[in-house]
Amino acid sequence: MIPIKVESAWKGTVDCEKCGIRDMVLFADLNQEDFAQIHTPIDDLHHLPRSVLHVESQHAESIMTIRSGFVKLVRNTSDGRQRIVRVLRQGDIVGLEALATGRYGSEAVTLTDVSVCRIPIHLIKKLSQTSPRLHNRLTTKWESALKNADDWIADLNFGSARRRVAQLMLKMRDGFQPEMALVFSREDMGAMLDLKLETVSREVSQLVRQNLIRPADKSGRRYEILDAEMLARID
Amino acid sequence: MIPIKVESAWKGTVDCEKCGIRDMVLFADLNQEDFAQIHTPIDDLHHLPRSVLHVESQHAESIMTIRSGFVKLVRNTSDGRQRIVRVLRQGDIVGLEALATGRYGSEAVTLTDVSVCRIPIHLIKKLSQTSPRLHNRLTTKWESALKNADDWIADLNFGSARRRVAQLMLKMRDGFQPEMALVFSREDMGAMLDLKLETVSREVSQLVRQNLIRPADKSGRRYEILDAEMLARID
DNA sequence: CGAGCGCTTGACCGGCGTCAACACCCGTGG
DNA sequence: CCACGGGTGTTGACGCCGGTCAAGCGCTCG
Repeated sequence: MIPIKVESAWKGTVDCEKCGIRDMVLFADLNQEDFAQIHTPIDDLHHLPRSVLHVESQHAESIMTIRSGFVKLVRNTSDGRQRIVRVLRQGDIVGLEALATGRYGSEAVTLTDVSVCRIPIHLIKKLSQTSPRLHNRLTTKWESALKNADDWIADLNFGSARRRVAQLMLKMRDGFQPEMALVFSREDMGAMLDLKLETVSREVSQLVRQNLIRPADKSGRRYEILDAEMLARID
Repeated sequence: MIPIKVESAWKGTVDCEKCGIRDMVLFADLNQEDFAQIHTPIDDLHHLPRSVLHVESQHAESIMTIRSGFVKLVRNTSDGRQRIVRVLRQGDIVGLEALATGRYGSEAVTLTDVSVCRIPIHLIKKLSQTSPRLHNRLTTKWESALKNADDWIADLNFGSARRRVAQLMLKMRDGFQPEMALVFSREDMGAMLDLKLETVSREVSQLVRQNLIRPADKSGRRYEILDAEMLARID
């Protein structure tokens, strides 16, 4: 059985032509002719934080477009530690690699409340043969996934602990409110930056003391960016 | 002018149907009908080490398939340091992201003697509309690039210096002679692993002293893998 | 044979990991 | 309503790994 349903709530079948984030999803440019070929229902699913969307090497029947929330991609090392290789957000595709291999390349776990559209792989493959519009959209999704991965190496996993934390704050800024940043547990941040949670905590505290960021809640998850310029300059 | 010609030697126009590495290239599955559409010549180019194949943000007219050799993808940080985000090898595509954006996403520099086939982007785009065979090949290229990037984070940029160097030795094993590994200058290795060149040198020396690897030349570039099991286990 | 470059090695130091104590938030149950 | 407990974040003390600075070595090529 597909375990992704375990902790998820089915919210019904979506109408892609009226999608709220249609400009960033796979079906953005489809025309009436393309939509006419879709006979399979597209499910709208909601997940709580810490839900496992898929595990590594699992056989894949579907991919998901993220409507809202954040998803971490995790590799488990042989000695039991966790490494977060990337974080996906609104508009990103969970399980993109399964279009090529039929299997998921890593474990995907929700970091927040997450809402996704689940799309069967056979539908993607069928449509992409006949619709150059979907084909082009897929290419931009591959490109942005690859850019995301490269950014992850160049920005978040390079240099001093302070630099890494500062870069993470900048990367996790909200698309609509660029002065607000949403981060995660100190342990998850450590798995993203290859730092221990105590080091992450210290560096966050120091950024606060230097008035570069300001906590926006009591749980240490939301921060206001006070000086993006200085954050970007940190060596 | 396109700077890629500066340090390269043109070796003639290639016959793709007789390509020596055809099983791993983009045109692998093309049939007679597809080949009949190729009217543009495919150039076979050779480059010396340290040749710049393209620079970041440069407008792209073509992509290249690597026939032999290694190419590093580099991002230059604002304070002048270099970060190697990935290394490409035989069968990989240089400039894949330009298919989506029209521009190169990073700087590409040869690490060794490199031989490439240069393919115009307009040809790829034209063929991929009509040939599902090329379309599928492109998908596997995107997937392997993304997997390469994820591996880079999970294996080479995680944990102690010794672990990183050991993982690099394993990753740089020759496809045909898995007991031989080709590495690069200590400075380049440092830019790949986020370590200083002295630290890389120290850890390589220690692996040699522990009889896990053995130098196969006097320049410190080729090593024999003596115990892959132990190398993989290093914490 | 000397110059230059890259690699190695040593001494020292600082940043980050380790271990531990404590603070804070929140849910649970008395 | 408060007491309690667990989970998460913060902070301090200390030690070690890796960075810094410097000297010396070996190879290559004039």
